Amino acid sequence: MTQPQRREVLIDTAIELFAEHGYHATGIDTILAKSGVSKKTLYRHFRSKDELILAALKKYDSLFRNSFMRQVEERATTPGDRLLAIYDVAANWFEQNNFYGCMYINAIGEYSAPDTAIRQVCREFKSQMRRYIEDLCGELGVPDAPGLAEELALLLEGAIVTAQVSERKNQAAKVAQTAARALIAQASPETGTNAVR
Amino acid sequence: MTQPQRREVLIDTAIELFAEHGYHATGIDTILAKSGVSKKTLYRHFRSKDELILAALKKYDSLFRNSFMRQVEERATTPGDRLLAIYDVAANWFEQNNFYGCMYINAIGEYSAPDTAIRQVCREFKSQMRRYIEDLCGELGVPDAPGLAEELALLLEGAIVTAQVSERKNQAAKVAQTAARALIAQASPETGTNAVR
DNA sequence: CAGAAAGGAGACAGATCTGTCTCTTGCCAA
DNA sequence: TTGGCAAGAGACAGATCTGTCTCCTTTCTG
Repeated sequence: MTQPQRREVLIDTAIELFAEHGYHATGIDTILAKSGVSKKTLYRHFRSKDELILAALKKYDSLFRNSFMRQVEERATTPGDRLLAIYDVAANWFEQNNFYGCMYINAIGEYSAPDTAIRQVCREFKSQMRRYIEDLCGELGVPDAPGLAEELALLLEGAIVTAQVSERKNQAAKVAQTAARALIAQASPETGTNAVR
Repeated sequence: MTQPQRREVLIDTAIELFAEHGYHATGIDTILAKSGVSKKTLYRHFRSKDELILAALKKYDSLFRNSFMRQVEERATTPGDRLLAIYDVAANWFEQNNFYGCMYINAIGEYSAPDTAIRQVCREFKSQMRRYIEDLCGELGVPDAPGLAEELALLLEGAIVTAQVSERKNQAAKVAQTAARALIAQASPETGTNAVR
């Protein structure tokens, strides 16, 4: 079946180009040239450029989260170690040469209309990431798992943006991990406190 | 003197429109229509659109930082309270109806070419903000002022992005403040630790 | 094998965008 | 008052962008 083939090629190419150059700056023709797909085929699969953007964001959502969680779980086994491993995986991500920040943060920056489908997908992604962190916090058994999760998620977002702006990218992840370790220790009932000192 | 007048009007209008709709999505004609300035005048003052973007980012840099620091210093007097007040000022910022995230984060998302003047200005802004936090940490007398400052700056960045994506904007600032309080306490030699428990 | 669908190549329309140029108006100072 | 200059209005060129349409080739399936 060649039908879904081209569709995926288009979406994959769109993900790459949107991530690097942004959404308004990336023209349809650029995507077509890089993917080797004709314009007619694109508009057979997608009604408009916005629909392609949406499809790219949706596919990248599961791609990224699956890869991210898999790496975290490969690096550590206990909930506490996995929470810290998040920032190691992030550091690894930042150092890749095709790292251009978070696709969703960048998308939000270009599409400010409040109730767009694009913004919906971005919110959904951030919500899923926070939920993953929250689940780990729950397994850790801290009293306020949602509260700690939001703090750790904030650190992750901050590290992503800082890595995107700065040139010393992996430092941001290290800083976030140090802060995360302190926050986890302070949120844990008695046990973790000694480990930090 | 009417000469610098139009220039400032152009820059102010550009700041508004770039902040709301982004850089590629905002056309020259839109800026001209909103500002009431003619195209000829624009190109008398700026060689290109990129130069206008640069001027907007540079003006907003001092505008924002001055306003931000002034608000922090109005709200609190001691270094520790001022560090926490940062997140109150941020909460206030997030709740304004013309809040569209950080202009510099959004700019970085649209201009990925590594050594551009635009990216330079964005890095400069972030660096200045971090330095402000670092100075407060230094006044506080913590052992590792730069380290704590980077953590607190990361929390601020994370709060900005989260507020931009989410609909419950002020929550992000509150979460950041809670985490900041914990990090400050843990970084302080003995004294602050009791205050948290 | 034959018909149908998918796809490639690209012309084309209409809109929009940046940047230049011309013509005219109005202001200010010598 | 008059010359010079900033500024407004807008036509214009050239590029680019989205989306449609036509013509032809390939490929898959019954």
